[in-house]
Amino acid sequence: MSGSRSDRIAETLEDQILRGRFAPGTRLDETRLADEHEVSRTPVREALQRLAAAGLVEQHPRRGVFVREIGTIELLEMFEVMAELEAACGRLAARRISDEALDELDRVNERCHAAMEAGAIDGYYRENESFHHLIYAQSGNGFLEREAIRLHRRLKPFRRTQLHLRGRIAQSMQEHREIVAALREGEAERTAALLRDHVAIQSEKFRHLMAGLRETG
Amino acid sequence: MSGSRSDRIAETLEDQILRGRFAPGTRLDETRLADEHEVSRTPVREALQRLAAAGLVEQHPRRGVFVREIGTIELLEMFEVMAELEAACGRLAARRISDEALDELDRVNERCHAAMEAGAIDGYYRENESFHHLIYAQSGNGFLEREAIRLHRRLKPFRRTQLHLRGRIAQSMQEHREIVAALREGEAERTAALLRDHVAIQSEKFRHLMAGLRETG
DNA sequence: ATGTTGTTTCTTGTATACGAAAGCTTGACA
DNA sequence: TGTCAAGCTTTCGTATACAAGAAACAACAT
Repeated sequence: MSGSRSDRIAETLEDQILRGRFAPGTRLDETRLADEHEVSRTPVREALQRLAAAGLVEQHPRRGVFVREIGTIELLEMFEVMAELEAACGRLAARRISDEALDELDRVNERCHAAMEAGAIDGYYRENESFHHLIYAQSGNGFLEREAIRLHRRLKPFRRTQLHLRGRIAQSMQEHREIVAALREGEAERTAALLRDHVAIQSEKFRHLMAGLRETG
Repeated sequence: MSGSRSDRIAETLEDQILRGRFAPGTRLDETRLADEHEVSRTPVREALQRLAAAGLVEQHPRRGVFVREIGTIELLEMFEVMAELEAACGRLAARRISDEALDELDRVNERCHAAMEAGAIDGYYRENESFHHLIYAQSGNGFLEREAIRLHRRLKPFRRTQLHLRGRIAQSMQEHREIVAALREGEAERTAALLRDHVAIQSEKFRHLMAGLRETG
């Protein structure tokens, strides 16, 4: 999976797209990318096809591949699905989670809190991600875990933009604690509801952010 | 999307794999497939990469691509996720569904019932699929709808094997009616729970089926 | 007899070459 | 001056050629 050139190119391109090096709507020229990476068109094509399968780019036959324009509506839809996936993970995890994992969640939350107080944004994001990934894993369903990770990763760049909103981080931390409490009690439905709201709020905040941007910009 | 040769080859291969023309674990030889389809290796490779992205085959670097072995455990995991996705669709649909769609669901259920009484297995499957697809669409979330359809399609061949169990079809029909009733009442949580159980039962039946096969076979 | 190593062959991964289709430019005509 | 058409360029899709890595097999040594 990681040996061939085309894999590395796919990784690089995905990273660059998610980081915004290529604006949405940009055409990705095979030849240019081939020159840039100092390979032939073949591995570039294969990389692009993977990105197309992952939904990051669109292929128009005989026209070229374009960086996918992710509209506000679809983004909100994706957040909604993320909320449901997290809820599902929580529901299952409430029944299956181990004591060790609960302690680990506590530890992650402590590190998360410390990072927040230290103003270490990157550290906060990392611990926050660990928290959610741990819950995915504790669902005991590997397939669900992979799907959740996939969507989480896809939404990553958009999540960053809205977490800067004042007060949100502290509130998010509190929600984390409540989620762990519900998991510890083994309350499946409450865990699910808490997680769904926890993610749905991000979507709500994002909607406001976009509305604000549309007015000013 | 549908113009090039590689797309048609990917479709054909996917169909053949799902229908069992290639046993799980079989290596798919690029050259052989190229000869078979009377094209060069290039479009075959591109088709195979799509199948890999869809999770139907596995690519081992420098080794070749192999038809993915779907173990019992992963299959159960997938059914569990399907149950959660359907539940999510139901929850959202309960709030957003239109009267026309409710009537359409009734009509589909009637056709489904008729097919059952007539012993038209294929017709039953078709209408059953329509029923679920309609609910996906009525979630009002296009992204969720596409994800649900994707997984539904993936599970299709395995669903067939277990619905033959005696009495299951009649019970399934009754569940459909209850689901429509819950949707009509706008009861989100009940709709979600009903749909989750409706799908989870299939998974349970499947588990029994596999257990039986393991003993006899 | 068995394990190891070298060789051979097969298959993948990448490069390059070629044909076809879509868009752009240029020129002519109304 | 505007519009349409023909050819020209560019880029995609496919074919073929070549290189490199892995597996199988055989031969040799222990």
